[in-house]
Amino acid sequence: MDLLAALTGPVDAAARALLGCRVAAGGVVIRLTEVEAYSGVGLDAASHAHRGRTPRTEVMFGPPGYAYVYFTYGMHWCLNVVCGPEGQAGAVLLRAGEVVDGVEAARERRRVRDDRDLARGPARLAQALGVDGRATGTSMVDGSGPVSLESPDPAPPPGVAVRCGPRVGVAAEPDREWRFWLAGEPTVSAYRRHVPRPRRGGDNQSPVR
DNA sequence: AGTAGGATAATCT
DNA sequence: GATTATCCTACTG
Repeated sequence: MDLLAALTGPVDAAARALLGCRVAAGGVVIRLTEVEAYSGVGLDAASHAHRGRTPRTEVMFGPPGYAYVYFTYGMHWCLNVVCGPEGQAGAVLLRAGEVVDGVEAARERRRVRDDRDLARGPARLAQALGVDGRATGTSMVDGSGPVSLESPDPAPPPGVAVRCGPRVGVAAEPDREWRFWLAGEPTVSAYRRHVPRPRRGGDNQSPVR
């Protein structure tokens, strides 16, 4: 089946279809082992597009197959593939994968002891690929942009176990099991529950008196 | 092995 | 002004 066709379907199905695919950018090729689905207005409170169109989320309302790269925690970029039919927001976060080509380039961008940590986590993956916000709005499926996405050459053998569970570090909708990964892959990142940060600095949360 | 805290800036309320 | 779809280092057992 066509990859773009799969991306046009429901985001959770699209997410599953993306496992095993190759993402290429900056001379590095990564085989995806872990992804998360985020869906549209109203349905999924964890989606950036949940509250509707904003300058940032505009891309998610466009056609599938385009890159949505957001900046978070003051220092990290995370790469998403826009999914679902045009007009209906949705995206799949590329969380982790195995570097299958361009290991040297990936090592150059990320200083790690173990190669398995090169793209184990969404910000690490984006960094290994050298992807940042400039890729937002470019196509990942027609070869015109800096990032490209392809199905594995021979289709993935059936019987490869796909696991699912709650999304990592997400505050909203902790029970939605929209994180998908390939069982037994060492490059899958560790699960962490969302931890609200204690208020820093001023303690005047509620003024005494 | 597991947890705790800090870094640091865009985005939205 | 609060919040954040993270990562790294340092500390504890």
